[in-house]
Amino acid sequence: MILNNFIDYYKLQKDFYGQKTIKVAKELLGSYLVRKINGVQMIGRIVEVEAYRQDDPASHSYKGKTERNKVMFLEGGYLYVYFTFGMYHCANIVTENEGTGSAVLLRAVEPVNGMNIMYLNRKNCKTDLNLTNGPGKFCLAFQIDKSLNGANLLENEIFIVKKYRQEKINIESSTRIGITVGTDSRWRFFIRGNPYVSKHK
DNA sequence: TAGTTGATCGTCT
DNA sequence: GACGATCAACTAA
Repeated sequence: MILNNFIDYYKLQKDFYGQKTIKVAKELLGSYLVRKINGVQMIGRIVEVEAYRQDDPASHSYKGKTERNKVMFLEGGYLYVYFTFGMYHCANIVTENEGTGSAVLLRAVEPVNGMNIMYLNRKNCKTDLNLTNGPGKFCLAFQIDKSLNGANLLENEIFIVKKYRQEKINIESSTRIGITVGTDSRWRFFIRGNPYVSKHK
């Protein structure tokens, strides 16, 4: 699939990202993330996400706005990138309206286009399955780092498109991964049976 | 195959 | 000064 024209696909706009975080999280599944670098494009189909709301103790925004998380408080349609564990980045889609600290973490995508570049970015990776099945791996493959923090998803560097006629998918939910609070909410969503979902029980 | 650990550093206390 | 929305390499069996 090459997205040279947009007859079958439309780019998600501000009205989409401004919706409630849980709704945006579910609807992002099956959409396509497009990343353009020097005219080359990489595409991944979003298969796994997690929702983080401001009233959620597991969210970075729970205790209010700081220098690190301020992008989460912008209106929906921006990219929030943070650095974690001393070596990895995680990418989030900012949702809802300005002043609300909420976002959707992209946990895994299915590689669709530009895999040759992803392999270059993911040294030592042998198979497509391991290329992007985790938030840190996905950011490495797509060359997402802090320079993209606050990027506008309505522009052309990085954005998301959806099919007018999307195939039917089964959405499954579970508790979120790697957190120690907020474990009562099942706000991790993924496409049931998709092999590119990260490996966790 | 399951469980453990080292790498590595920005952010917040 | 401690720890984390992680990953890969290593160990044991």
